[in-house]
Amino acid sequence: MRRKTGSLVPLELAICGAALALRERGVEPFHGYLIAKELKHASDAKLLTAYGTLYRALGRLEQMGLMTSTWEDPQIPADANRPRRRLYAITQDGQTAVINAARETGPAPLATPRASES
Amino acid sequence: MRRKTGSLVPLELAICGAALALRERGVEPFHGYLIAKELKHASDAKLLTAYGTLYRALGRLEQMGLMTSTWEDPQIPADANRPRRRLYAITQDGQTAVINAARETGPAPLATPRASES
DNA sequence: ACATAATAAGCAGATATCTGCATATTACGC
DNA sequence: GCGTAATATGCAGATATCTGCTTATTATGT
Repeated sequence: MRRKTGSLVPLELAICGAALALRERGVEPFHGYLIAKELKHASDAKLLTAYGTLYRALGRLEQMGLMTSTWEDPQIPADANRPRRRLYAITQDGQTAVINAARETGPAPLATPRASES
Repeated sequence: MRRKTGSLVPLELAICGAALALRERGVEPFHGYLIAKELKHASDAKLLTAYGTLYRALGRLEQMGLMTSTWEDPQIPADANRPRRRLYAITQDGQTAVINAARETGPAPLATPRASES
């Protein structure tokens, strides 16, 4: 849907938000499926209807340098008896992007800005 | 559906048949999903509507000693970028069971009996 | 203001395996 | 011959990720 250059679409923003939320709960790195569950619990539920959309968004975020991903050691899913996961982590640029987006979209009243020397 | 002790239900029989067919084409060992595709191509299509049923049948066959299974090396699915497979092979007992079942169910006109010293 | 070009989102299905719960089917004893 | 107990089957969904194709939405140029 033709993004405004340099900006993030709502889903991408929601993913980054969920990533940050998960990290605060000590969950890092995280995998796509987990993000999906996170988005369902959050009010962002409407943002995710199909998994394909989510994974493509994750791919974009990685390509933009806002996320990094690595595949977990194949032995782990083998032992845990489940499909392998691709593990994502938000980068510094990713965090900055979320903050910038929040500032432009609208003021987040309860936010605790860390870089507020403007 | 309460099996006649010592006999095989149609699906189990079809699985063993498919296993034998695959082996003749040099495909051994094979995995459950492949058996499913094989059954779809064969006229046994009606025997398989749900995957759960297939995997449970494979589990029974293994428990009966008619099949053996091993998980493939986790590195392989990781490289091939797909879920890991459980690899099955039909045992000697399995082959015998198919032959016996064929004899009891009805004569297979085109069969080439290997142990025909009766 | 409006058409167009770009692209995100949705839908569907592939790849593999497994589980719980409800239903259908059958063998066997009486 | 018939009821019951045993169990195979079906249905639905979990676990993870990905791709092709269509549709919707938006930013931008005119």
